[in-house]
Amino acid sequence: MAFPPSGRRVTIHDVAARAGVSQPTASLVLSQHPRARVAPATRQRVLDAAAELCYKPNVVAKSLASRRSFALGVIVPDVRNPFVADVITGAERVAAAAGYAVLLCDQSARSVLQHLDVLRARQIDGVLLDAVGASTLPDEALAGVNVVLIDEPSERWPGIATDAVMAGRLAAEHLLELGHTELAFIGPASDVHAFRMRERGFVVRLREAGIALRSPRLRRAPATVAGGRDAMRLLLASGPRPTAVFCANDLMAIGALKQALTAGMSLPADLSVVGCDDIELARYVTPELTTISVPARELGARAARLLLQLIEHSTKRVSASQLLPVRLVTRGSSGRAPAVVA
Amino acid sequence: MAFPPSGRRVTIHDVAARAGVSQPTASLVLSQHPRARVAPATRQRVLDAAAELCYKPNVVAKSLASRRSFALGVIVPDVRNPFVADVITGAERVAAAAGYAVLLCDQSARSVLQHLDVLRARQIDGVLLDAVGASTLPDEALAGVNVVLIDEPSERWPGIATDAVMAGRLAAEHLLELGHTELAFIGPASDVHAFRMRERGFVVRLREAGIALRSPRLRRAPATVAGGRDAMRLLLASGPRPTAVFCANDLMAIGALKQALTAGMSLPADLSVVGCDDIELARYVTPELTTISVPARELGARAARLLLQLIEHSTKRVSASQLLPVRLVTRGSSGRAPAVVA
DNA sequence: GGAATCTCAGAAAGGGCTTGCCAATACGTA
DNA sequence: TACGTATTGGCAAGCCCTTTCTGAGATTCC
Repeated sequence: MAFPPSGRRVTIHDVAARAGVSQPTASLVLSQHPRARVAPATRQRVLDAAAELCYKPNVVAKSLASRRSFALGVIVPDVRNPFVADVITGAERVAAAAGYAVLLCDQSARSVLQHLDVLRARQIDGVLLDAVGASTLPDEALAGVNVVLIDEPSERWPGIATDAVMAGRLAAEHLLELGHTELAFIGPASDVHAFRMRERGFVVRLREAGIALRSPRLRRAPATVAGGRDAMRLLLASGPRPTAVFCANDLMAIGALKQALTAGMSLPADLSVVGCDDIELARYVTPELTTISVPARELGARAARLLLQLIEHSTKRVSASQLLPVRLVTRGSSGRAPAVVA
Repeated sequence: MAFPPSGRRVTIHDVAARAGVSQPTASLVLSQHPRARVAPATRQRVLDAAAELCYKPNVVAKSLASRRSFALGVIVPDVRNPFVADVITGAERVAAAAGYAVLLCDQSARSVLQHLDVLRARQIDGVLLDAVGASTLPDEALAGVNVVLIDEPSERWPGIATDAVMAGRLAAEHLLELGHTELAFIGPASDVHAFRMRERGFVVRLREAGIALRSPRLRRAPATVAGGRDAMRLLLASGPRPTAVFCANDLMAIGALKQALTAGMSLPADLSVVGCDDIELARYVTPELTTISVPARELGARAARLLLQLIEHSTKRVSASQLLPVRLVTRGSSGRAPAVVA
């Protein structure tokens, strides 16, 4: 006969009273591991009482007493980035399934350091750092916190990353196979590891093919659509035009693509554009964007799982950081190099 | 001389000891309103001690004692929806500025009811419900919680919404002005108020112009790109084709637009498509999407502000739910009706 | 049958903070 | 000088749990 909370909230005291046991015993039954030293009959009485009273433990009190918050912090550069939103979704599902809440920490609301302070004050059980430049943080910023880095390998902390170098290589190989020799790269000048590695993979693979990528064809811009647009404008304005461009992420690629169209180019006849991430939007631009697909949700989910392991088994050094595979998705924005190079 | 936490965490006890006052007095200074009954000199000593020890209050303990969590829950249908991400961003910034943390609750991780249970167990101070069908929730689900509904007006709870009816009207007027008479609507069959009102505004405005919108031209589909695509396919397959379509949100509109192009139509010559929301993506499809711009971030920010008011001033009935204005953004996907109607 | 061993549940001590109430001191006034 | 009133700050209780320790009773063993 479950009845609604009448007046005061139901506490574990009420449950204990109704079950005729002491409060600590009720606590033992209700929260401790099943192997708790409580007689089966007693246990059942407590469970029944809890059910009848609709007992819901007060997580705050539980946190204070156990020094755990059953919450994870997720620090991200920007929720509005579709890739990031995917990562969050993956992480939140895993967290929720394990009974953890997710505290969203957007860099646009507070700095990473501030967020870490706030999270620490809340006795957070663990923190996921998604491409927020963890390598630039002072050591003590993360001291005493369970941390898993996303897409940002480090020897200091465990992490889950995608094979960013391979992403760059795949893009390079794809464009080389299409016969391109006049290539360019657009990427941010950021500390974000994944971006740097994508660039490296691309540049190295081209070098292996005997193509050197240098300054005017290696453009820096913010990792946004606007950034990609501006970079492409400059790229088209300066010197001989490339026939193919690889962008560090899809947002930039979309900006670049739109700018090329605006400039009157025809894609992919005059120019091939390849992005990276495979956000949903990539399929909805015209021409559809060829890109390197990165398992964003899986990334978030795995990171959360790893973090939970760290927390619950207090595993010191978890298996070396994992690397998730990426793959090329060919769509309309890339095609054979123009027959004649100007 | 601020020094790093040595061993044990610094508690308010340590601060009190160093300042030579009792612990409750330190608490009074550190957390109470400035008008606290403490002599200025004492106050200063406590503040100095706190600074020297780098005292950071334990939010969990504070929550337990004060029965407040200094956290807001934000329940959303899907973070990956760019409109939703914008709302969250707006809300999080306001929350962070006021010292509140944000618990992200995605419907894909748990049901709304489950999320509410979890939040309640965490003594959440308030909850933002963004278009998750609050009207269908049982009354007791939200009992005893501070709630602000986003884009979902209700007499039961305060809320912030956009002028959805006006959004529909604007779309209708725009298309009527362009000379269209063969119109269609694509929207979800959901409980979400904003979608229903957009539809109503559109339908009513057309009726005022003497145009009745009926079944084959009033299509239901999920509020996603895929939904819009499928609905458009059916729309084009059944009976005489419309010359203009209004979709309940941009994602659907983009799906519809892509499908029309796939079907060999030319936009906007053969067909005008109008969306609603003005997500960033709307500018990156080809042709660029004409849409009704909705101030998503502002929506989130205002909702958060209203919620904080409810919490901090325990205002019972806040000023009647606010309605934010919307506006038409004309882009390439809409144009004059074809001269000859088949 | 008595001592050694288990099993189970209760008592007590927190976890770090807030807050209502009261005592002390200071001050003003008659 | 005696008394009333502010002004301050301390005391203790409490928020709701967890967890260690302890002891009573049941069980086993020689």
